[in-house]
Amino acid sequence: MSIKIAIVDDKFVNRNIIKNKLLAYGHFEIVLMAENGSDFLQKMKTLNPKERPDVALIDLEMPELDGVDTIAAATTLYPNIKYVVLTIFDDEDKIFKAIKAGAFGYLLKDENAENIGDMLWQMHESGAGPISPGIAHKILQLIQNNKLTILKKDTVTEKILFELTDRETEILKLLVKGLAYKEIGQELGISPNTAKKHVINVYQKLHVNSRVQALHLAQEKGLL
Amino acid sequence: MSIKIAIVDDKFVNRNIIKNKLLAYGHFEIVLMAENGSDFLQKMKTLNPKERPDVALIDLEMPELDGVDTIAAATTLYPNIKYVVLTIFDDEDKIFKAIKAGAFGYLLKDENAENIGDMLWQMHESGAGPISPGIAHKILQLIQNNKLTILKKDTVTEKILFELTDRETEILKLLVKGLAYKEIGQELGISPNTAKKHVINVYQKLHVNSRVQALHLAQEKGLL
DNA sequence: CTGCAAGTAATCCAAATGGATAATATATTT
DNA sequence: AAATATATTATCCATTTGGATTACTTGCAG
Repeated sequence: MSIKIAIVDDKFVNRNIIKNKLLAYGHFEIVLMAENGSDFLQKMKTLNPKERPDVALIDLEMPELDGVDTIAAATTLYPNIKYVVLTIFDDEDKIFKAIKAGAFGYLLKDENAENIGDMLWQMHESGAGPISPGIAHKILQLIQNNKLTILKKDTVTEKILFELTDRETEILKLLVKGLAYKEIGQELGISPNTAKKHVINVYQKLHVNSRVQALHLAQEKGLL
Repeated sequence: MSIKIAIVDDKFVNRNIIKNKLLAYGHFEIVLMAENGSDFLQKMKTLNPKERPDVALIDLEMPELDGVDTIAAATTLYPNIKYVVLTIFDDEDKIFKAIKAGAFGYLLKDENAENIGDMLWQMHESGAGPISPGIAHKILQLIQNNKLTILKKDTVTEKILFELTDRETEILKLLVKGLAYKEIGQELGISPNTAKKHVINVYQKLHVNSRVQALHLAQEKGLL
């Protein structure tokens, strides 16, 4: 099974270079090419779930919708795709923003051909996001220089305040992800009517009456 | 010119495995072996500056003086040496502490022989600290989960992801609180129609199409 | 065996939502 | 003066949501 790749870069030459590198490497299949974030999101809409890429290689500086915003939006719309930055920029600010936006990896374009293929393949094998050595090094420096600091997170008190059933908790999780009745039904293999019934039961137990309120509560009380 | 290496590990077998791996790789010369931090510092004193290692590979869990403390002490005594953690531990806490202590790289022992040699050699060539992919990945996760945060006082903190106008940001805040068009209108003293218009504009800028998705994005990327 | 809780499913209906489009006012910029 | 960005209001319309109610099945506790 080959890995389905999307390439998002505003320069035609870049798109082609990357494409050829990956095709030459084998194991990869290019399923989508876009010249900016808007174009990418647009084209994604036209794909049915089976055709969607596994990995999206995204440049940072692009017109219309830049890489960071693209990743931020795309991670909520298509959370299963691995978004990997592929760019020439290696300044702290861009690195940090891209990661916060949800980048799974960060590769520099000056990596040689095999390296990029290797790292993407490695990602697929190990599940670890690919990061160019120079980038990893910069992040270490940030930590050492106290520009990055760790926040102590207190214990996760698993309190079951509201007595949601297993099924209802499951429903709540999907609800929080933004799914409609229809989609929840599909996801769980039940009728959308049933999904709706569950949702409304959840509302009653949480004493809310809308999705956003439910999400708010779930977030605050950490019951997800 | 070969790279002079020190190996600090409490297990005899480990020391030998590493030694043999590196010798087989070539380019490396083992100038010091120690079984814990105290032992390492002790032996370092006996070396004159020309004989000192370029790189010290240090295990973390050791008796007498553990890896973190060893690195912390050694970086002040011999700041020119690159201290690279070589261990089996990959938990956040150890990683973070080691880096803060001054580790220049962090490698996992389960890397295969060539990889460790490669990465050390690469470090020598590029000047970037060697980091195992899995470790880099963990650090990225930490940043993404807001467990690591950037501290900057000098730079203008523009967390203005997506170019929302002031009004739109205001609207988004209310949206996130679960208010309906009507309520948003009341809150801001505008028509519910206007509120709705703003909401839809926000959706378009965020590339989402529902409240929950917008909330999801706002929450994750911290644009509120 | 019986009853109750949980899960499933459907229907009716009012209200809210999202999308598209158009129009006006008010600043600010060029 | 003209162009641009922002904020405001409105209407049409299809879809979705929330709410109430009824009903069937299954598994488990009394």
